[in-house]
Amino acid sequence: MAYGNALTVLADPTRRKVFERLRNGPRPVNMLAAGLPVSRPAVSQHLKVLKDAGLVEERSEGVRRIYSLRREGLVELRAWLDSFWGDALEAFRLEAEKSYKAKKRNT
Amino acid sequence: MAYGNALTVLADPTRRKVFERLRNGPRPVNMLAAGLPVSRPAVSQHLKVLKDAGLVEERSEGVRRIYSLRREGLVELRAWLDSFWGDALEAFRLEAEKSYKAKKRNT
DNA sequence: CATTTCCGTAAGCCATGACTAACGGTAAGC
DNA sequence: GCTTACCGTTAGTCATGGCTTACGGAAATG
Repeated sequence: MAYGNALTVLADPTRRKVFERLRNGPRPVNMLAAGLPVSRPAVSQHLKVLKDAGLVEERSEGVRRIYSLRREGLVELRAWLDSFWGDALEAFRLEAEKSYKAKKRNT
Repeated sequence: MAYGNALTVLADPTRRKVFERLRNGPRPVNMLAAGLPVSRPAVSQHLKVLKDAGLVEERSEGVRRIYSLRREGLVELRAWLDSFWGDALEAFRLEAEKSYKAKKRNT
């Protein structure tokens, strides 16, 4: 039940904010902590939790640790969410498909 | 940021279990509480939280309260999840669309 | 080496929230 | 009306976990 892990981990607002910041691409810790209302060690702790949950990965680059998004950590959560729609899910996907084509057309 | 609410609310394992049980259809409280390792009032409290978050709705039927799933409470969470895929999301939707048609064909 | 930067970890504090036990309220059956 | 079934609410306890401060390690710079 890895979806449970993802849910638990992403429940915290601060941690979620850190996670969302990684949408813009890989970032070192101090850059992730900048502007947040908590200290840098707090961000480090959040990153550890995110990493243990498989939502984030880390690589060293000289003196700094670069964290990056790991979308695979979200697929189980997505599948779990899907399980709450019945056949209506297919309709939803069709709708998404239509809006995608519409957007494509406007480009 | 209602997706945050849904995440927070669904983070608790017990509450999640209650929520998942509603997938099988509307249920009175004592039926939802049966088999769970917590007391019935605990389930009542969880249901209140779920209701406040818009994830569940309630109707009275004689002496019992019937709770049922409310999927609209999940759409924002789903949209948020989608935001973590970039263009890859569109590919995912296309794939879902294809598999849907494939299933349709098999029917 | 000494220093500085960047970061993870440990210890301790404190708020949040999940839980139980006890109570009260409402509908149905007799 | 009395009892029973079903449920929400309250009060109070206790564990979880997020935060800060302080510290120590590793790489770059001189």
